[in-house]
This record gives sequence, C-alpha cells and structure tokens, in this order.
Amino acid sequence: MKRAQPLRRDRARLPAAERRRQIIEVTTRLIAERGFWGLSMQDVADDCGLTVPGLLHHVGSKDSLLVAVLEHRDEADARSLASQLGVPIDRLWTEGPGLVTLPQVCAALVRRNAGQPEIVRLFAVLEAESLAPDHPAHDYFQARQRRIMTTLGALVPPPADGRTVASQVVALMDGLQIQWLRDPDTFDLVAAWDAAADRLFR
Amino acid sequence: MKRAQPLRRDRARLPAAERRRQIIEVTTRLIAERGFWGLSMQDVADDCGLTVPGLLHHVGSKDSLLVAVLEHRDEADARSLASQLGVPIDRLWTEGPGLVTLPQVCAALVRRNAGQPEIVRLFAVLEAESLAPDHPAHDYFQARQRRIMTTLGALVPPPADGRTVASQVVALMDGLQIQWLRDPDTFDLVAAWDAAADRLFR
DNA sequence: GTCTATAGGACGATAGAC
DNA sequence: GTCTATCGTCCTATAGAC
Repeated sequence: MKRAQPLRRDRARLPAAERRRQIIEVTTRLIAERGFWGLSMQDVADDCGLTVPGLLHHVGSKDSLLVAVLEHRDEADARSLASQLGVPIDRLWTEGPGLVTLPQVCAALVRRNAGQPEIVRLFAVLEAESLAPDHPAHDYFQARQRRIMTTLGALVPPPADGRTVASQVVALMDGLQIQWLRDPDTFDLVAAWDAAADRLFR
Repeated sequence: MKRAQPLRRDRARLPAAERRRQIIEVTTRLIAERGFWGLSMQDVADDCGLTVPGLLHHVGSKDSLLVAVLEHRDEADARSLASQLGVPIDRLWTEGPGLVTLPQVCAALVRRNAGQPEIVRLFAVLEAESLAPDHPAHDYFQARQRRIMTTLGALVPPPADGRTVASQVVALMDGLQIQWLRDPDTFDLVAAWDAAADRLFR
C-alpha cells in the first residue's frame, strides 16, 4: 500500500549532481535507522520521490550506494575538522610543533559529532555490521581502523605507546557515542568526553 | 536452489527443550554474522535441520526468537561471572567489604568475553542496531544499559562519581571489543583491557 | 533522467495433514 | 514435533519506452 497511484509525480526533475546529493543524504538517514541489511532501495526511492529503477540509474547498485555514502562522509568530516582546527586539510594528520595535539583533535571530533547524531549512528551501526567478512563495507572499515590507529598514534608523544593510547581513545569515543545515542536528551556527549579525557590524558 | 529435494529429512526428532537449545545456539551465531535485520528464518531452519514452519512451531515468531536469545545470554553470563568470582549469584552486584570490586568485575568480564567472540559480536551488532526505537530489542538494551550503569556505578568508592566512572568503563570495554573483533588474531583483548584499566583506575 | 513493466527470488507467517 | 503447500509481501535488478 505504499505507492498505490501510477500517476505522474510532481517532483521536480533535478540535475544529476543534486539528485545524487539528495540520495546520499536520504540513504544516510535510513542506514542509521536500519543498518545496511535493513535498508531497502524502495524506501530510498520513495523518500527521494523516485522509482526504484530511477534510483538505480544514479547509483548503480545497493552496494555501491553504500560506498558512496561512506566516501562522502569521509570527505565532509576531513573538511570540517580541518576548518575547526584552523589547519590546512593536508596538515590534519601530522604532528609537530605548532600543529595539532591528540587532545585537540579529539575535542574537535567530539564536538563535531555531538552535532550530527544521525551520522554517528550510521557509523555505529555499520561498524558493528561490517565485522562480518562478507559485509560490503568490511574492507572499508578495516582499512579505516588501521588508518585511524596509525595517524592518531603518531600524535602521541614518545614515552607512551602511540598505538595503545590511540586504541583507548577510539574505544572510549565509540563507546560513549553509543551511550549518548541511546539517551540523547539526558547524556551530554561533550561533557562525558571531557571528563574521560581528563582521566585518559592526565 | 537451497533445498531442492522434497525428500524426507534424516535428522533425529529432538525433544522440545533440546531443540530449543539448538535453535538458540544457531540463532546466536547467525545474528552475530548478520544482525537481526539480516537474519532469515530460512537460514536458522536450515542450520537446525528443520523447515521454517517447524522452526516457527518452537519459537512463535522471529521477534520472540530474538528475545529468547538475549534472555538466555543474560542467564548464562550471570552464572559464569558469579562462579568465576566465587560469589553467590545474588551477591554479584552488591558492594561491601569482602565482596567484589569494580576492577575485579571488569577483569572477570573481559576474560570471559575474550573466550566467546561470537557472543560479543552478537551484542555489539544488536547494541548498535537497537538504537532505532522500533527495533525489537530496543527496550531490552535501554533497560540493560540503565541496569549496568546503576550496578557498576554502585561499586565505585564515594569520592568519584559512580555513574561517570561506570559510563567510561562500559564505553572502553565496548570499544575495545569492537577493535578486537575486527582483528582477533593480532589484537589481544585482555592485554588491551589491562592496559586501559591501569590508566582508568589509577 | 525518469518512467512502466516485469523478472525472479526471498521473506515471515499460516493452515492443516500426519 | 514436523511436515507440505501456500499466501501475500517485499526485495534487487533489468529491459526498453519516452
């Protein structure tokens, strides 16, 4: 009973680039709700004012839609983080005097995430789903974890072991985000992180 | 092409209780692979040597099968933890002189979890999926988080805020478990936890 | 760039025989 | 306790018109 009418749609006919942006945005929301296995192309198409074949014309397949969503997020996050820290985007992940420190990067990350629960949920759900080796995002998340551990670990000053600290930082952020998402009105993500960072970095 | 043969199955006809145990075990493994939305009753039935109606005869519906799996885990976990700590099961979550401390409970939990990656994955996947309000395990996980925060928080000695520490402990454990599951051969969960606990509890 | 139409399955669940 | 048979719905994807 979802689309009983075979009538003409009155949605505007969008240019391809804009349509693609809309599709990615809608998909992001729906994956956050249901995960990738729970995502249906029919629902994406409905929310975009398209038919399913119309949707597939733009994205090719369900799997490649997922990849598009993830790549789009990575670019947007890097841009936002760089601007928030006032560093050029290619200097984001390098240490050195006058550049960013690990606590700074973390604080910026948490503050950005606190403003976009939907995206955080997308990653939380996919991070768990993609543990299965045959998940279409399995390789993506494996590479991502490796990259994050290396780059964050490089920001840790020598006495401590960079990878260990990075691992704890990432674990703590991921875990606190889940708790926040389960109870967004009561749980203050930024405050929780700051308290945790005090313990972790002291 | 999954079950081409309409021939008679040669599987034994099991007593109901035993069949139920088998179903729960198989389902646990499959949910860990695919999540609840990716779980198909057909797959469960196949792995049990049953048809789908035969499976539904035992569990009623897909939703109630999920609930059965979760309840079964909670009971088994409580039993194991109590025996590992040498406390009667009703004293597991109470503080006091001579009883368990938070670091002890955590160490025991991590050591148990390190031996059953499948179960840990089940919870990791469902924890994320069930953030959506209409997920069949949403209420279960909400209640679970509340219960854990309260009981763990009560183990924290007064100067510190129990709920804050509990929140950090849970976040860290959940996060480290994800990293472990993504790379079980290289990542040492117990060692990672012990290192993190040193920082957190010092 | 979007449509209609349809292929070709998989899904959860029910009815009723044995 | 398990089966066969079947219902109605949903799914991804393709072919081809406009």
